[in-house]
Amino acid sequence: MYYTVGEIARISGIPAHTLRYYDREGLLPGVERSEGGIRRFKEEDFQTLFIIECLKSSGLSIKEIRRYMELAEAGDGTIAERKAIFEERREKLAAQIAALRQTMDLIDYKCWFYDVAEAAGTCAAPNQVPDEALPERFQEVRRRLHTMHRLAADSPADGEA
Amino acid sequence: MYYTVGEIARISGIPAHTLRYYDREGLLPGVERSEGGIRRFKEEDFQTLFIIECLKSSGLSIKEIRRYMELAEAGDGTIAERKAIFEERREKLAAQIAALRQTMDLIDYKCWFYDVAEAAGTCAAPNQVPDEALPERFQEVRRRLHTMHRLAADSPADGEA
DNA sequence: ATAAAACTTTGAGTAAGCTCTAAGTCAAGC
DNA sequence: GCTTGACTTAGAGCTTACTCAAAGTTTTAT
Repeated sequence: MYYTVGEIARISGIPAHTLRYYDREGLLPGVERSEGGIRRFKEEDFQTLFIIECLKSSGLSIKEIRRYMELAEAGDGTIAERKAIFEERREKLAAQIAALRQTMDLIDYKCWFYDVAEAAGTCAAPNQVPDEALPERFQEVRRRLHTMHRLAADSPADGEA
Repeated sequence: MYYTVGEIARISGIPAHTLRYYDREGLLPGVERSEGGIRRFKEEDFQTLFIIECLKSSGLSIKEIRRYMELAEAGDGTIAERKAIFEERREKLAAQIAALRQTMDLIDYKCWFYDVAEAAGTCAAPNQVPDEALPERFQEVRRRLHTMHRLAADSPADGEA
């Protein structure tokens, strides 16, 4: 059972243009052609696309994904190198998730900030809430909001934007 | 106490070129100028930059961040709209983190996959491990690896890449 | 007063990852 | 056999977020 590029596009949700681009860039090494030159995708290409999406969202570039595909094509002699790629991805991704969690803390704080501001009709209100009245998570955010200029100089005090 | 663009760059780690670019794009509304035209940054600009970084990593574009800064400049009348921005960011970011966690599951599976493959000298080895012998998390990944072509057609069976 | 360092601007260039156009070919249905 | 829709290619174009260059101005230090 073979699929054309359009069928794969419909099923996977990846635009046909993009699939051809991936093919051109060497991300889909196993794709055959009909006599007339039409691409013939196979079942396993769905898994390949799945892996591509995964590597992409873990931060690998198209060029680096091609490298991985070349290694996979080359067979069992490249297992160690492929393993290393995923282990590096694991670390990078863990760091990325941790960073996004910190971003989330600030976003949560700002949601709280505007909740209080909205209720009071002014952004001065949340700033007047003392640190002790905040959950630890938000205290930490306030500290981070002041960290950068602590690095710069020891200014006395100021409000919060 | 004022800072020049170079000082801010040194302290914040954001290149001076980029700071000027942000200014040009309207991301730093409060920055004054000396008589000679030199930018004079203030303490509070560190917090602004911190918010910019946060919004950026939550997926907001430069243009959308400018919109937020304009609202902040406009004062207390825009609290509801600013709140809405952060609430949307919260949802988007939660979705993004959840997606990265799924990516992480696949990466973990692949690390395990290549561990087993490396020990056996062949990629056939991990594929022979039955689902029941895997932790639930990896069973789930294997299911996902097969989902896309289930959508496509009900093919009988095949190996795993 | 003057040299050097750091600042200013406009506008062009870069990189990644698509995304589209044009001109043409293939294949399935009637 | 012909129409129609989907496929092919090369190559140009797009978007985002910088990043840099060139030419000139301001500030700081001596």
